[in-house]
Amino acid sequence: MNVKALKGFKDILPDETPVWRRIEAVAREVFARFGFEEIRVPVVEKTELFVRSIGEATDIVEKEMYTFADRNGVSVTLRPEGTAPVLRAFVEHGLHVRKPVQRLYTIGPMFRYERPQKGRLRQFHQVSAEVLGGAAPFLDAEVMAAAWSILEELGVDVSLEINSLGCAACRPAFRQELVAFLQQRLAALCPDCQRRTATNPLRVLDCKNEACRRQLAGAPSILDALCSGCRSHFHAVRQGLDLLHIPYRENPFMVRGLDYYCRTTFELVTDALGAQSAVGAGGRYDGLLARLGGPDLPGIGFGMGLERLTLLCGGQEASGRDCDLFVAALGDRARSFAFALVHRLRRSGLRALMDTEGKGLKSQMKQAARASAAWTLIVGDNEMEEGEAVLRDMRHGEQAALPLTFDDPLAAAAAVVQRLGVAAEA
RNA sequence: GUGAGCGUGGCUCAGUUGGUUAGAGCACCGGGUUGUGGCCCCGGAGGUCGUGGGUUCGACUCCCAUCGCUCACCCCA
Repeated sequence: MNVKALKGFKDILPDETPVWRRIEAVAREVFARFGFEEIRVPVVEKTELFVRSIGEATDIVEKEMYTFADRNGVSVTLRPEGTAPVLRAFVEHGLHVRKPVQRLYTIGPMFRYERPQKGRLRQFHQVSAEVLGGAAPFLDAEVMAAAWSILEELGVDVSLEINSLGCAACRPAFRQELVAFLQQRLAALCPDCQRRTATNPLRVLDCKNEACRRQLAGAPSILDALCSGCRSHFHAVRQGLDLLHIPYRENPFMVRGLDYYCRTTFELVTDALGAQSAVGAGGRYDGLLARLGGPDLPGIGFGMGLERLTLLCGGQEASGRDCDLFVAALGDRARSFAFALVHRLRRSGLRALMDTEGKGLKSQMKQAARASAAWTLIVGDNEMEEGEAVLRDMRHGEQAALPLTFDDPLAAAAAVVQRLGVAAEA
């Protein structure tokens, strides 16, 4: 039996974890500067939470959820996105009483049962940000600015596309208008778009098929159909982005896969991810909190895909020094001393390593080099008799004697630390 | 769910019209330096050729099935 990871599930190996840590650190730092607080929520929830929030007719709910019955027969689901669990926690703990506007973020795994491909896995990771209680259009711009800052500080090049999906007052009318338009040329559309006309008419606007695109000339635009409230909101969002000097492109064809979005939606896109284009996406979801049984507060948020970010970051991360000092010991007495010394060095803050397998000096030197140790301390019988060890500078290949008290590892560690401190000054 | 491509040591790949002990580079271990790394030289270990069946005197090579991986469609982060 050769057990392997499940399809679409990936191990993140030691070579790759540094990029992940950098991405997460930048995200946390930016969130902190934008006034976001971290929240951590479970990865499993009752299925109905996602059905109610994401929408019954969405692809995610219809065919992509990891849903199963627990031992009591309760239908549970591995979270396919982060917003629903965070809002559930927000409602459950009455967080709205803390302050009028809450800014929350969370980082963790999400699960969607899809065929894996480049930039798409069954378990993937997102940073997910939510702002609850604020309705102002500048807030939309500010949330986009937070996402934008994370990407900017990571040095990845993306572009921001924005759209407005209207609200309960104006979207249904537009949808009808569009469907009517599409049905008049249904025969000329590709099979996919014929199906989309019924399931997701907005998606037809996004079709890459040439014939479809030609048919779509003169199709109604959502931006022309917005009610006055949505129109002025969208105008102010753009104004906000302009004030922050964040470049964006209006994309009236942009469609989101979750039902709960209204008004502002946005995507951070790139062409460096194969067939995938979005690194991050989000939008406003006024009304969702109330639908989940909470107070009727507006909300806006976004998610960013971490493995997609790692692809954009190129994976190459400056590999730092793994080890300050390697202690090479020869002989039983020296090894015992080294064992205690290394422990003391670690307690005083150094990254210290030694060989545990009783290898020869040459092998130990190789280990030191492989760990990219700055220094190697060589301790053998000769040294212990002389009362001084050999301290080798691995970068310059120079070495010198270092007097040590071999019967007192604590004092010896102090002497080593002092010597390295002095050497670092020079 | 649909389609295409690919499965040979840990990794990247060779492998002639089917022919005898399946190779290389990198990585790993050891030696050259009886106690000194990164370079060089020498040696070593490591492979049920994804799996199962079939054709054949003989299969890594041909056929079928199956599993897995990758990319794309769909959709999405």
